[in-house]
Amino acid sequence: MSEPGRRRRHDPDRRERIIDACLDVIAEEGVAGTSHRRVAAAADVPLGSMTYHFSGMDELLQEAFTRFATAVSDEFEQHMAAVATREDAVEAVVAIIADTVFASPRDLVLTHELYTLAAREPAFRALTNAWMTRSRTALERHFDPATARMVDALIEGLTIHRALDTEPHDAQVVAEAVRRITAIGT
Amino acid sequence: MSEPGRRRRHDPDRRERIIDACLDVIAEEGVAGTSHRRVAAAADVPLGSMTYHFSGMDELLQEAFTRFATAVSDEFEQHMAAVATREDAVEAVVAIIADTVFASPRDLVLTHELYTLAAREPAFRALTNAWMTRSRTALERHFDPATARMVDALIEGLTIHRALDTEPHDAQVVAEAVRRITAIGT
DNA sequence: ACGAGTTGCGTACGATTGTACCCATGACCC
DNA sequence: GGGTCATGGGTACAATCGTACGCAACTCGT
Repeated sequence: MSEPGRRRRHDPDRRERIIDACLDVIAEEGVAGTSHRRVAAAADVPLGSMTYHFSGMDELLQEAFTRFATAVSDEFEQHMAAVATREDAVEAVVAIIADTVFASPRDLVLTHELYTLAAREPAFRALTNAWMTRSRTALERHFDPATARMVDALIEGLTIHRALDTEPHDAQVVAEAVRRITAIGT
Repeated sequence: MSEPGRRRRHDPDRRERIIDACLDVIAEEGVAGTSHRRVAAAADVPLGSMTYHFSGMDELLQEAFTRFATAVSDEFEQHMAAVATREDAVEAVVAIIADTVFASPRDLVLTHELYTLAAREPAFRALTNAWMTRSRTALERHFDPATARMVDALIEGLTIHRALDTEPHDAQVVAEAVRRITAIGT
């Protein structure tokens, strides 16, 4: 019985695949358009698997966004950990903004969807708070807390604008802004 | 026939009331939880009025967010129009961030909802682009285009953080950041 | 004052949703 | 190698959705 796509008992990665598929569906259709059926179809699992692996839609979304936030946060920390001087830190921030962390439209959309959820539901707010705290802590290895906060805000704002604007940002301008806000002269 | 809540023929503001109620529902339940029935209940109009006044859900959302974006944009321009010097402009920006434009949780939530929609659907993206262009133009009366862009991004980021953070921002820190990014010495 | 026509609403329908339930299936132990 | 039990999926159901349609009610010209 090895017909492809049939009879797939004892599939230990199924839960993971569902979570991945869920993020894909959210990115394409939005949280509003995300249903058990659509996720099941995307993950190529039967509908029954949804209620078996997850207690409900909330748990699924929670796990999906936890994975997303952790992945983005990891990448952020990794970028910031490699730098030694404050000048390098500025460059790292510019690089993060430019093309590394928030590159794909997929991630941009997912970020927006998560924020919207977080603005209303406390459970998701805790998630974003943890994410933001990690970012800020990484920045505070190189800048004072107040400055770190502002740099974080600038990153956030540029990310938002990138999702909505048509044209990308000018790297030179961004670099200059980061330098100014961190009070590091050109 | 003057029973309260009954027989309300020839109500010319009905359309407006529906739009207002729609924004309320979005703020409370999110775009995902916004339905014809819920909006009708909030506006205290019969369900049939929905399909009569609007061709569909899309038109309703479009009009609601247009109203919202215009209102916020108006307030923004009004704040920036009153200033003469660059120093005043910095103060105006700080004031906008601090407590004027994005004060209520309602507006913060609505902003997120709109952005999420805009990230996926072109019609709503046009709306946010127009909004952002107006803000940027207002800023460009006092700053060069590149700086205006960065100031706008900072406002955006701080707004986002405010929606997600528990504690408000320190006005002093914000003021300092705006001064730095606009290259106006303390 | 009355009839015609526009404005507005009650209701019903087909589609889609989340979730619960029950049985089939495959793994593991003896 | 066969019996048992946990694992997992097919299906059915109640709720809710957007939308269409037909009729009631009110206005206005004559």
